[in-house]
Amino acid sequence: MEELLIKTVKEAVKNLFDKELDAVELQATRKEFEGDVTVVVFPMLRVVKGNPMQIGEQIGEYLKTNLQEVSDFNVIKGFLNLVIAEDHFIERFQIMRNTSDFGYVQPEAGEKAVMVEYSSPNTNKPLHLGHIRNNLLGYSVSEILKASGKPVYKTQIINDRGIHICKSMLAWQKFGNGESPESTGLKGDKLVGNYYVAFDKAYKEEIAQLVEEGIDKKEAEKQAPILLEAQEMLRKWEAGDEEVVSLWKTMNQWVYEGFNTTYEAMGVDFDQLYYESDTYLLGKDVVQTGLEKGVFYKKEDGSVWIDLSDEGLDEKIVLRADGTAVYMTQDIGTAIQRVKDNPDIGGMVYTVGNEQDYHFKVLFLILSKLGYPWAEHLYHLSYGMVDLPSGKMKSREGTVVDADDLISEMTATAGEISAELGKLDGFSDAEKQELYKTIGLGALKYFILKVDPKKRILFDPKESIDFQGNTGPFIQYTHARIQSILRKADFDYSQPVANYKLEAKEKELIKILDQFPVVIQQAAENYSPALIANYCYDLVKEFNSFYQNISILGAEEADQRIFRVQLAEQVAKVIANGMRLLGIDVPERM
RNA sequence: GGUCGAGUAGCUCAGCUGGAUAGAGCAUCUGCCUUCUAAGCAGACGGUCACAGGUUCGAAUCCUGUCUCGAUCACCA
Repeated sequence: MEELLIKTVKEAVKNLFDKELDAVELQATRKEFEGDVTVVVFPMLRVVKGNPMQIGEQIGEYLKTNLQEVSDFNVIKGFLNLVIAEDHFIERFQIMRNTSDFGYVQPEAGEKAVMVEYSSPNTNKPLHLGHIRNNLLGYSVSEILKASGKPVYKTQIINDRGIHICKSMLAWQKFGNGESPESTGLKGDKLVGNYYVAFDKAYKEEIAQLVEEGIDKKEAEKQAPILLEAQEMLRKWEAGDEEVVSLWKTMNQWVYEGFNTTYEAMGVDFDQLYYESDTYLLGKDVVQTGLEKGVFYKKEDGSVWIDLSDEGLDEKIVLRADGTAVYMTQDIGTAIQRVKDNPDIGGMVYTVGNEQDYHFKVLFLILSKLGYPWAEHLYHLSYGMVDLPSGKMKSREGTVVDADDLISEMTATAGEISAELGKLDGFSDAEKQELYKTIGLGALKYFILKVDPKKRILFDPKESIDFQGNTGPFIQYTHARIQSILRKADFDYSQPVANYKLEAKEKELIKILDQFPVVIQQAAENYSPALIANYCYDLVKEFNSFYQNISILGAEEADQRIFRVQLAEQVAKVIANGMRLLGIDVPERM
């Protein structure tokens, strides 16, 4: 439709004024004016001299005569508002009704895949609200990319090695008395996290002790015996010390079991897992190749660097003087490994907080300089931190909003509200629990995903997440309402109605529904679930207005009843498919 | 100090590839459940779009500068 209008407007200008337009600006007509599509006349003034009102009138007249789709027009200032014939909307509606998973695009044969990395936690502490944002974003962007027509691999790199896990291990050895998830009934990640905190406590005490003995604070932080012990443990781990490795395996396993419970609760999943313990040595040979190619250079002490000052960045180390890998080395190696494992990969998305913006800028530049074709399609899905009113969340200081706790609180709140409203007659207890979880998670996920990823989120635990207004439950509720109508519609509404006269709100709904495919593509291009969330809200808001003002099952004419049920059904489908892209389920009743 | 990001109603956010009178939700206030689920609908109130210049027929949107907040600039990850 848009293309047709643009083409015909150009044609009009050509015929009327003998001028060529290279672009035509269209926009949806504002609600307060009559019309569906608006042609903005102002930009044409550069080519066509004259009064915008008159030019608008002339083009409008041309369109009305030459296009049956344009049934009328009006000009206000420099805006040419076109009224589109009703048949067009009816036709659009029939098309979407006959398209399964309307808006979703199937990948074409040979379409390059995208690998999306998200979550990638350290294995020394439980997941918190920051991880929730990461997981929801990564999962949702994966689903959006899939729906936009790209094959997607979901992955994460699990940071299972390093000083952090050694700290938990050491504290467990010292203070643990052989505790296990079984013996304590604690989730494995929680148990290990407790020892991370215990380490930090002991560490701080030792520092205080040393300072009291007259040692400089900085020095004390380096010399505290427990820290030296943890470092020694890391060396043993790298040397393959049997006892250390065995403990490492055990404690990591506890954490994985805990994580899996949380992932399941969040409803996220992965296609492939990478473990840092497998990949941390990768990349060294690439550095060697890069040296030969002249991408990197070696300093006197033997360390290897890349000079990015031409790009406005600094020099960056890619290999230590002692030949060991830094984070960057590893990331270079892992990226290459992933493409080796999945040759159909054409690009990657890294879901990592904005504190690592610089790191990824450098990483992508390096991979590009090394000449990998897929390096041109790397994207850092950078998101703002989730902060508390008191400031940053810090695991060591216990100022975190725990992921599991938050999910169960949301579920409980959903339960309280549902009980108050009392609409769940006939639900078993298990069904109720399932529904509470759906609603609670819906509220949480929507709350986080509706915000532009790059903005930081301030989360106040004292102010609970809303269940009214622009929220997940509101959207879920609308879906449930429609399902109720579909259950009650005891007539055949499968066939399209002919010669239907649209109500304004019906037309408006069709217009919004028709945007769904475009919105999916935009969300994919911008890696932004927020666009999907806002779209769903707009759709639902419009539907509720329709629902509240126009009777569906009680309509006078049979055709009206049929058409309106069909419309409601289509709205429900789009709600469900939109929310699915956010990882949010929609209930049949609530 | 350099770089990157953010700043829109009391609060939480849309709008940002320049277009009409800057939109929602929450909160506050008015109405609406004998009619399809009131987690809803209809309405009221609420704005120096951080500030100052500039480009343009037109700027919340683009450019420059300033301010505030956050991040980052380690042989840490």
